[in-house]
Amino acid sequence: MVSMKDISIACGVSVATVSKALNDHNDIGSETKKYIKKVADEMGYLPNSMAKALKTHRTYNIGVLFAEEAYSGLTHDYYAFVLDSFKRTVEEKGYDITFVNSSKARSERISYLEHCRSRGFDGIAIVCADFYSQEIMQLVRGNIPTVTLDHIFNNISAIMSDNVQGMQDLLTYIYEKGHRRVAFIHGADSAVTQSRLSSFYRTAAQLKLEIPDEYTSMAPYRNTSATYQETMRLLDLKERPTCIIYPDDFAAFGGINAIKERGLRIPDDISVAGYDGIRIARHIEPTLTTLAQNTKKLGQKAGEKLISLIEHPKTTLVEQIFVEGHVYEGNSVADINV
Amino acid sequence: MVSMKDISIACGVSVATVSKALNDHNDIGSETKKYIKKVADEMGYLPNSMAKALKTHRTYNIGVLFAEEAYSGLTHDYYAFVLDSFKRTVEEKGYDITFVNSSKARSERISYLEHCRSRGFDGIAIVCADFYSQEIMQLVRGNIPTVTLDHIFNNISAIMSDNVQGMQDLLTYIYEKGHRRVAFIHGADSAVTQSRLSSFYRTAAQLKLEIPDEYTSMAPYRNTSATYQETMRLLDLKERPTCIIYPDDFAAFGGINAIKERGLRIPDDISVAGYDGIRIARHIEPTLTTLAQNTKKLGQKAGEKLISLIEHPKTTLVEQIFVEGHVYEGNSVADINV
DNA sequence: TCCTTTTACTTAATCGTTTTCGTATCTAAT
DNA sequence: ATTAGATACGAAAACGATTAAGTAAAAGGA
Repeated sequence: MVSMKDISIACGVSVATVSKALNDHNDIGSETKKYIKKVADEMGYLPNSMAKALKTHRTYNIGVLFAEEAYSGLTHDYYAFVLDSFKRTVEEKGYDITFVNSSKARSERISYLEHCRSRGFDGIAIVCADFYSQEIMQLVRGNIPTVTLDHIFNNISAIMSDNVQGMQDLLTYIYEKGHRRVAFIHGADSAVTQSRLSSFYRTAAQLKLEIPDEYTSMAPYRNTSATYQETMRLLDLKERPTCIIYPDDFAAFGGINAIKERGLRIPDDISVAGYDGIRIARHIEPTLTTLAQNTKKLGQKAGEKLISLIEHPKTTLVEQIFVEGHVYEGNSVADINV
Repeated sequence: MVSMKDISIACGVSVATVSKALNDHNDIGSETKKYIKKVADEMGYLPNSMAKALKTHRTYNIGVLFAEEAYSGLTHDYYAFVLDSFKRTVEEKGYDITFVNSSKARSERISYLEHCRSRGFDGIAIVCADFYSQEIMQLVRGNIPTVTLDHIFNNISAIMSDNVQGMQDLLTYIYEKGHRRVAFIHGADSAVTQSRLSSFYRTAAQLKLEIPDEYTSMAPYRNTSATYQETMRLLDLKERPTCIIYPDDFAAFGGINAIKERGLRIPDDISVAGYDGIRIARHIEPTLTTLAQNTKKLGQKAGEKLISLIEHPKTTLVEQIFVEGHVYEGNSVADINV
């Protein structure tokens, strides 16, 4: 690896001059600067990012936290798309991304925060994690510029998929298709679930929809057997719903299986809707009507916000940014208007 | 951030002594060592990884390359699972992973290799990329320990999903279910496609299966409309196949839609099989019979091999490691034995 | 007892940058 | 002619670690 020293020798100047020339400082003669740049180029010079970071306390590296728990983050369409968009956004601005973890085999296990400090990340994006764990609490209090996805901490910027608006849009869409008996199998308790559930009830009230108690129940996210069970239960009701909203698209398929097993057709006999907008759902018959979250915008906003926090800490305000999705109209919700 | 210097002052020893104590060198008194470690702990010392890397030329950071092209890598089940497993494996051994890219906004665009050199990655995993591009060629010639996934370069270790064995197993399974007219809609030309296709023909020959020319055709990976078209074509043949193998699970749904549209039932009227083993395919009726690639093992082997190349460059041999998958038995392939 | 080892540290150089002061030369102003 | 102000560059310290080489004290051997 050729260093600034090598260039300084080749050019017959000091390494200070080389550094200034390559970084476009203004106390350098334009001739010298041009010459040094040319030589650096010819010699194949590349800045040593560690040395640079050591001096400047800026790594141009962003830590991304994906929970370690059983196959969750990376392999989840929603998070993967958000990460993909986030990655593009920050890389465009010269930042790299590294996964935050707490392994560090060489000594004892270290915490997330310790890992981030040790690596000197300029900022952190907490995309998918157990937001209620001690370690995450410690991390967000660590005074490193941070954004979180879909979770609000005090004094930390958050990028939120607008679940309130989303559920309202979805339910309203279903209502406008003529449905008056709508069930909602919601996910396990979490901030996200709370938003969707309360929005479901509020919107229903506004629409003067009556929601019997039996019409809402819980099935963990992405769990098809739970939605299968719950769907069977709903189908057995005297007053069966005309449309069922599922916790998420993946889980919806558990319900769809139950419905088909009963010999019912979608959407002719009963309608279903999902939440997320995973790709595959648009390619399977019936194509799933769902609230497609705007993962691209979520990732992009998160990246932009984080970089702004890093580069202009004084003037960037901490805020929650809500990103709206849109109803993706598949053919799983029938129009039953007379 | 507390540094070794701070500790050395607090302990009244030199920073060299601190360094040795914390790194368990043996020319340190056991009392002193214990004391220094205790103080370091109390002061919340964390090693500065940049400084360490600068001196030791080891970053404990691995570069992972995912192609930048339109929504491919991260959001693809197969690669996401492999990456997830890879990540777990290397993090367990104290390595972090950072995505390789070629953006670097602050000067001109730099190549992948330049990025890796600049960041000082200890090793590189090329998971998903255009293996025939100049930039990748340059990267693998860059003399950084490297493993590639599903592609063989001269003198570079490769972790390969065993497509030959996989297709043989899949076709044999289908054969044993009684099928004698099997069509294969294969993916676009690539090393992977070649392996599967030639294995398909070879296995067919061994099984004395006749494969009419019209039974094989191309549809790009993950493209449901292409498989829809091709499936329609196959269904229109005088001698229609009894089973169709698709390029991948995702694309299979295009074919399944075509079949359902024709009013045919799976597997009663016609059987289908996929390739990959994406999760969702196990949760949709009919559950898809497919060759499930062993993504966990692929990622793990890749991680282990790479670390071995990094830590024991002399004694680690460059090799291709083939990882076998297994036939996941859904209910999309009928048993038509009499 | 004297010399050699061993033990336990310290000194100082180094990794590759950045950046603060200098300082020498040149220009312009008085 | 003298001085003030730019301009262009260099010297050296610093970032936070590692490590080779040196040294003083303690231990061991004859």
